[in-house]
Amino acid sequence: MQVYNDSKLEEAATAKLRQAGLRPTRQRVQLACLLLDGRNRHLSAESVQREVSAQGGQMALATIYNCLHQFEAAGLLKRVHAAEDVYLFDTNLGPHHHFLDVTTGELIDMPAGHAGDFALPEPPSGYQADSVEIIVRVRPKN
Amino acid sequence: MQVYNDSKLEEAATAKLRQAGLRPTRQRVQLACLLLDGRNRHLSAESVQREVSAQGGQMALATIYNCLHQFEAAGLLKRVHAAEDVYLFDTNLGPHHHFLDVTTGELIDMPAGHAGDFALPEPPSGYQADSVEIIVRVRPKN
DNA sequence: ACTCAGTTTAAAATCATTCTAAACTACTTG
DNA sequence: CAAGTAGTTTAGAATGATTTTAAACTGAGT
Repeated sequence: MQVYNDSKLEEAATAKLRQAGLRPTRQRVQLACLLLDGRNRHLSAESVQREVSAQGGQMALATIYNCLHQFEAAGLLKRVHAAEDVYLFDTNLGPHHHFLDVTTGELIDMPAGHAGDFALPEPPSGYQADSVEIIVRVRPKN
Repeated sequence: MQVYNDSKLEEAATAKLRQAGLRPTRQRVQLACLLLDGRNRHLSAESVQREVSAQGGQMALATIYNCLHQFEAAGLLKRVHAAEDVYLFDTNLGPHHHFLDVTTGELIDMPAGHAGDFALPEPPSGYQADSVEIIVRVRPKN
């Protein structure tokens, strides 16, 4: 279940890639299996490389950046602003915002509806709103 | 008013620096005159260096980074997230949020009260809210 | 003036990300 | 199913914003 692959998972990943218009190469299938399995996670290129290594694989960092950006462009991932100077790829595609634990840098999904209740601020005249990003910085109580 | 200095401005800048516990060196006074004059602006280290040059001066980029960070630590500036991978120093110290013109990267202050109306989302249990950052991405109509 | 901690500086270092161009591979066509 | 080709992967070089280094300088107290 770690080193040798689950062909069911691979087929699903291949289908997703085809639908997204991405040729299902070995590397893209491997990353799709790892990232697009329904878990909501926040990942950097390096953390993805560590996971690949942990599975006994290896992949160039450039490939990981390429794939993550292609997945993002295809709508399979979102890129979110996690903290000062830190961006992560988010596997949670639904509209949602984040809590940021400023003591650890950990990102926590904000339950939907929690921030969806916000009325959108009126854009300056001549502009139309596009999207909103809300980050609530939090710290552990004592 | 450009190359030779306004001693009134310098005195005010010197006082601000002293209050903030920063020794009023020539460079810090020059930057304080430039940045802490009440205008609400969004600046990068390089844009500050260009302004210094435009006034006929010169200053090492490292010095500008040092000063901007010291001003930030002293509460004379805030650092804001302007766009993907872009941070700027904001001379508007009041609590406020931003519109981001995604076509130009320009940051526009959101009028106070506009976003202040938002109810703060309830932090996860065990956490307390610290601060909130809201960015509304906008684009020109047509 | 003299001293010294704090500051400035040019230049080197860092580090995440992107680029390059050469080797490789999935898919199509004959 | 062999061969072609456009798209992909890769190691290593390049980039660019920011930080560090360590040596020269300077503000402020004595």
